[in-house]
Amino acid sequence: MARTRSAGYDDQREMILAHAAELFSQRGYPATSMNQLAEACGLSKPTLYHYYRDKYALLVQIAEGHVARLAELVRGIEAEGLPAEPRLHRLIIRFVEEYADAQHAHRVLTEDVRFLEPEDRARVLVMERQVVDGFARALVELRPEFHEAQLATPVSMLLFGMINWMFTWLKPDGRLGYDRMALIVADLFFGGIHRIALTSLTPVPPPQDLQNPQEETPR
Amino acid sequence: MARTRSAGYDDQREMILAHAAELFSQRGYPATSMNQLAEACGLSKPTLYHYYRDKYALLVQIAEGHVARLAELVRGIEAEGLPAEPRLHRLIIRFVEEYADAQHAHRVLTEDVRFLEPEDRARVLVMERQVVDGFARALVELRPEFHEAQLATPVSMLLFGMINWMFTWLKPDGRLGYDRMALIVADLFFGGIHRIALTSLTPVPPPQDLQNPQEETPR
DNA sequence: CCTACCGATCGGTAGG
DNA sequence: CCTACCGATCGGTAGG
Repeated sequence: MARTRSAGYDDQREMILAHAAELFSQRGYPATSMNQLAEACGLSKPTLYHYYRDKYALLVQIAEGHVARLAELVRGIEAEGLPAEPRLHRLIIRFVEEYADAQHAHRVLTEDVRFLEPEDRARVLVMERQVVDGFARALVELRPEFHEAQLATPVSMLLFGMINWMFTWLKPDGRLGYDRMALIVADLFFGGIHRIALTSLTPVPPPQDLQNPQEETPR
Repeated sequence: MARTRSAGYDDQREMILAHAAELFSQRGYPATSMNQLAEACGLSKPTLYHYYRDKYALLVQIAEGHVARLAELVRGIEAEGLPAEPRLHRLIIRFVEEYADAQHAHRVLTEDVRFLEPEDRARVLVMERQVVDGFARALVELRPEFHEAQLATPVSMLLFGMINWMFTWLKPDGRLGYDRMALIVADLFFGGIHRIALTSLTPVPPPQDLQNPQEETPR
C-alpha cells in the first residue's frame, strides 16, 4: 500500500521480497498471483518483473535466504564454545527469536518448499540438515546414548516440531509471548530428554556378545 | 488408476475423497486441478461433478471429516474413565495411529484449512478446540497449577507440535516407526511437563491479598 | 513504467 | 422418464 519514494534497487528488491513472503505465507505460493503482489507493493506487474525474473525466483530467494540465516545462526552459536546444555538452550531461544522476526519467510520455508525444483530444493535441504545437525550435536553431548540409538536427529526434530508449530497457533498477546514460550519449550525439552527410555527404542538388540562388537552387521 | 467396477455411489465418493486428500496434501488445494483429480480417479471430470458439487466441497469434507474423527476419538478415550496419565498416554498413542492412517487428510487439515470459507472454518475450529481441550483437561489433572497459569492449552499445543510435525519428516523405515516415535514423544512429554517452572511464567503476579480473591479484575 | 495483450489452463457445465 | 456417464467446450483468469 505505502509506496516508498525513491528507494534504491536493492531496497525495492527487499520490499518486494517482504511482501511476497507475506502473501505466500498467507495464501500459499501457487494461490498467490503476481497481480496481487504488484498491488501489495504498489507497483505495476511489469515493474515486478524488472526486479525478479519470475514468480519462482521469489520463492527460491525467500526459502534459501531464510534457511541460510538459520544455518549461519547455528554456526555463530557453536563458535561461542558453550557447553552442550547452555548452547542448546541458547539455540532454542535464538531460533524462536529469529522465527518471530521472520514468520512469513519461515512459513514459506516449511510449507512451500515442495514447490521448489529438485536442484533448488536439494540446496535448501542441505542447509536444513546443517541446522538440525547443530541441534543434534548438542543433544548427543547431553545424552551420548542417543548417538548409537540414532535418536539424536529424531528427538531434535521433535524439538523443531514444538517450535515450528508454535507459530501456527500462538498469537502473542503480552501474557504469553514467544520469548516466554521459548523458555517453556526449553524446560519441557531438557526435562523430557532424560526420561526417554532407550529400552523400548533399540528395536531388537539381541543379547549379543558385547566383547565382540561388530561395526556393521554384514548381510 | 485402478477403476473400481460397479462400485456403489458411496464407494465412489469415498474413492474420490481419498484421491483428493492425497493430491491436496501433495500439491496443496489451490494447485490441484480437477483434471488431475479426475485422472487419478480414472474418471472423467463431469463424472467427478456427479459425486461432488465442486472442488471446494471436497476440501470441506476432507477437513471436517478428519477433525470430526479426531474429536470422536477424544470422546471415546475420555469415556473409558482412565486416570489422567494413562489417559493422556493413550491419547498420544491413538492420535499418532490415527494420523498415520489418515496422513493425507491430516496434512490437508493443517495446511489447507485457511482456504475454507469463514463459516466452514469456524465449524472446523470448534472441533479442533474440542480435541485440544481433551488433551488440556488431562494435563490439568497432572499439573493443576497449569490451570491458573493458563498453560494447559499452550503446553498441549507443544505436544501437538511434536506429533503434527512428525508427519512432515518421519519416513517409517522399520527401525523407527510411528508407533515407536509415539512412545518417545510420550516419554519426553511426561518427563518434561514436571520440569516446566511456573516461576518465570506468571508475568507479573503481584503479591495481592489471596484472602480476598477477585474473579475478574475490574477496569 | 503502463496498456494491452499472448498461450495455456483453470473450475465448471453444455448437449446428447 | 431415470441413472450414470461421455466428448467437447463454456466463460474467466492464471502467469508471463
